[in-house]
Amino acid sequence: MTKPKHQPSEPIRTPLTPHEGIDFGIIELLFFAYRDFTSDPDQILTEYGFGRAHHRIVHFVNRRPGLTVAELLDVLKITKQSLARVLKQLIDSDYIVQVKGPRDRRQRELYPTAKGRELALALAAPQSRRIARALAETTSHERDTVEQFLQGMVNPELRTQIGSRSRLSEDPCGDPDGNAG
Amino acid sequence: MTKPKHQPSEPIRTPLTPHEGIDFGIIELLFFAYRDFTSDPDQILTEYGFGRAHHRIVHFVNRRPGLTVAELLDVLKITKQSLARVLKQLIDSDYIVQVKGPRDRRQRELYPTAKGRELALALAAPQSRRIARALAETTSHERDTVEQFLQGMVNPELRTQIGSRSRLSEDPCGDPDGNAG
DNA sequence: AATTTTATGTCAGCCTTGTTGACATAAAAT
DNA sequence: ATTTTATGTCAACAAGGCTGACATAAAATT
Repeated sequence: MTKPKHQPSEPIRTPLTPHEGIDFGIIELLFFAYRDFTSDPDQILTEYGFGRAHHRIVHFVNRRPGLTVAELLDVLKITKQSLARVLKQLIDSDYIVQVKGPRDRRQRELYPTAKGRELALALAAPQSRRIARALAETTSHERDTVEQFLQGMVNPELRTQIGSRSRLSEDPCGDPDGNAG
Repeated sequence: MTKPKHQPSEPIRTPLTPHEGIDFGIIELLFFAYRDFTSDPDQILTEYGFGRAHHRIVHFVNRRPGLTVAELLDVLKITKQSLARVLKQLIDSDYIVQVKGPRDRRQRELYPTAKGRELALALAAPQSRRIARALAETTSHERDTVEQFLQGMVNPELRTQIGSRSRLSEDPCGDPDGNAG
């Protein structure tokens, strides 16, 4: 039963608490929050025979229609071979279409189909509900605090990937209050 | 080149913005924040030949020394077979030790060794730095806002898993009954 | 005391999603 | 005409999930 192959070490019995100047509270909260945040769409995805990888692609293609394969790779930080396997399934099953780049015809611009847009919305809905619940009874300043915290967690050189809030969050089309939920 | 097997669908060219009442901004921020948040320890872990699964185990065993295998499974939400593979490596390489439960000798209480504690601290350090940076110039009320948001993201019935802040953040010695979980 | 349930371990095999390396093609750039 | 770039694709591999089946020791129940 897993006998130590070495000299047995003493078990440490004191819990690791923040007195080392380390922020275990938020580290742990991020783990739990993300675990449950992703569990909602994961359940839906299995009904479609898809996984979390499909979700990410569908999400970003819907958020930035026309983005190229290279741009998508850069956002997801995976290899093209990893992407290809999953993207192909989404294209074959008509959730995403490719269009040759108008300026550079080597590029493949990625767009959602109506089906793909529906899926993106269906996956986002429970996540958005969860967020709304977590932000219930929260002032708009407090909401800003949360957004700024999350932005601050992103590598500075990659913050350009976040739709800089002028382009993707404050959005061209509507909802002058920006009150989602 | 991925010819659609169906009738070709029209590409949708409008970006998915929050006017559907869905909070894409924070959904996306959570993805980016978590992606970069986990990248710090991931890099360290490869030096040890470990992965993210090892990290989670080492983290929670250090935070709740003496937790049982069943409790750990419940926190991680994985199967015992998944856990076993990774836990065995940590035990064999002397980062974690098992102790027979004093009350119930079927149970295996998990404790970190000195080596295991060091590893937990090494992995938490860059994450804590990242959090500190994201919270720089933040009032303590704003910090509370962030914590409450993250807690609100967790499934209500699982919030007991969060060290309720009284047990794990403030008071290392409480709960004489050991009624964790 | 005998039986059943529980906590844990373990073997075997499968799936998803990541990786690397190699090579093909068409279009752009030089 | 040649090289570089954007993309696709094949093959093999690894990590870390999963299920199902079975073993054991200890606790709980009858």
